[in-house]
Amino acid sequence: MLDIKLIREKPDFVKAELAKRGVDPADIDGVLAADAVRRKLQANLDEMRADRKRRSKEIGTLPPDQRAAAIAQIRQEEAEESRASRVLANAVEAAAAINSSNPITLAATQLALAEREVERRALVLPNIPRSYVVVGQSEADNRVIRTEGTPLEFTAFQLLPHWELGEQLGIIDFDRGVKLSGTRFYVLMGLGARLERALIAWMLDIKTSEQGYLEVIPPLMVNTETATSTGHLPKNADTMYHDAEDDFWFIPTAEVPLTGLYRDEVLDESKLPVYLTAYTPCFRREKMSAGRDVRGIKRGHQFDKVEMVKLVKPETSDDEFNKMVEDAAQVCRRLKIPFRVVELCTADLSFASAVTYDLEMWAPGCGEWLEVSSISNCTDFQARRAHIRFRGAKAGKPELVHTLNGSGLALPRTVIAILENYQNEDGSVTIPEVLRPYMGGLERIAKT
RNA sequence: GGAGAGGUGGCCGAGUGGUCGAAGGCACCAGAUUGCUAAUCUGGCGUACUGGGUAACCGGUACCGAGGGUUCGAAUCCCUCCCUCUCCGCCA
Repeated sequence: MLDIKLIREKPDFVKAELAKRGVDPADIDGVLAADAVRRKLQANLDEMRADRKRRSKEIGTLPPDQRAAAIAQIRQEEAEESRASRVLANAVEAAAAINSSNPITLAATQLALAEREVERRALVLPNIPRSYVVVGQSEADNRVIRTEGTPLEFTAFQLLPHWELGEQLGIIDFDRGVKLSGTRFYVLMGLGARLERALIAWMLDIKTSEQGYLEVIPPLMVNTETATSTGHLPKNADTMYHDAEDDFWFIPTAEVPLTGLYRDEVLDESKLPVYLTAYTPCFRREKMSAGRDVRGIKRGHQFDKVEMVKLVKPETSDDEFNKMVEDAAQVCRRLKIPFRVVELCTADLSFASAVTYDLEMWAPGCGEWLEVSSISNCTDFQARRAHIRFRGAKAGKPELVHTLNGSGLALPRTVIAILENYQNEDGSVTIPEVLRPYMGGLERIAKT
């Protein structure tokens, strides 16, 4: 969420910044108008309460035998005010929402409705991009920053896509995945499953032993507050699986529980930065992408991912962001698979992000660059929703942290890249050296 | 799922209808002092919204798990819900 004070004080700035991401300036005006109403109701209510407080205090100081008369007089006054304040506050909605004729209760309900309206409008505004992010109209305007390794294109033999390799090797079973669950589900079998497990263990070892992340196994289902704090709700509700009975949301990424871990907390400055990593399955409805990437394991309703999350001090978030990009790149590099770093333009940023770099591995079999990681600096956008703050050593007000997240990496696409880059003419696949210790020393996956 | 206990400030913990934003302690900050890697003393120290001021700051309101109710007045009484703990049941 954006700072409502920023919207109020610099509406033109906010409009210009969000216009870069395609937000209608009228949406900002809508927030402003709702906020103005809210403030007016707040002032009115404060006055009513101050009045009541003053009178009640007076009664408290009165000798008992004089109280009855004072109370009677207040009742009289309130009976008259009740009618007046109803008209004044135009509390039609409030009166309908609750069953009360108490003017203060009505005014408070009216204020609560106004607050909800401000929130409803503010919660759907995306983050303001970092000033240096390229303004673009679509993903076509994303910029490739650099490429590492040489993409394999021509070989002596016909390069196969992973869905053919996987099926031939008996390590990916598409038909049975569909039988078990439906379209966009598949089953990893034998060395396919083993390869995925090896990747998870290897990546987590790098994160925890070399890059300083704390390993976490979080819940895979979270409540509405948690999903709202990362920005996934309310706007992207239709892309998540939801259990209506108990109101659980299946996480679309471990970013949600990891970022939410310290929700509603004030951290000691000395604890920052916090580095977290987790391997989790991720669940996505993929409604938006129906018809896209239907072949293979590139885009399923469930996939595994190793995620990185950082909570940092604001002044360090740009550096921490660069470090996180490097942390993810390191994994690609060690697998010896060609990859490129792409800076997303304003049109392609995710809702909560102020700047995002994608890492894409080359997949020679299907002939495309696969997004295996997306690293974002969400600045204080999520922290404000989640109320994650820190207190400095020199006693000051708690300040919002900056949150960052990135994949380290997404597993199925990494598997695709391995299968397609390491395939041999006989249909076997060589196992990347770094993974062999995690696969019992095995060097090749071959047909059995 | 059943029974009981409980949820108070960054943390611990008093407070059962009025002057309580809330004792006390810890932590933290500032100052004082001490022949010494710390103790002691003094003072300060919640958050949100909001009005005023360039500002340090001053004022108003709210917040004692959440939401309702009773009352002139609620941390305190009543109702509903959530969560934690203990015991029982069930179970990987």
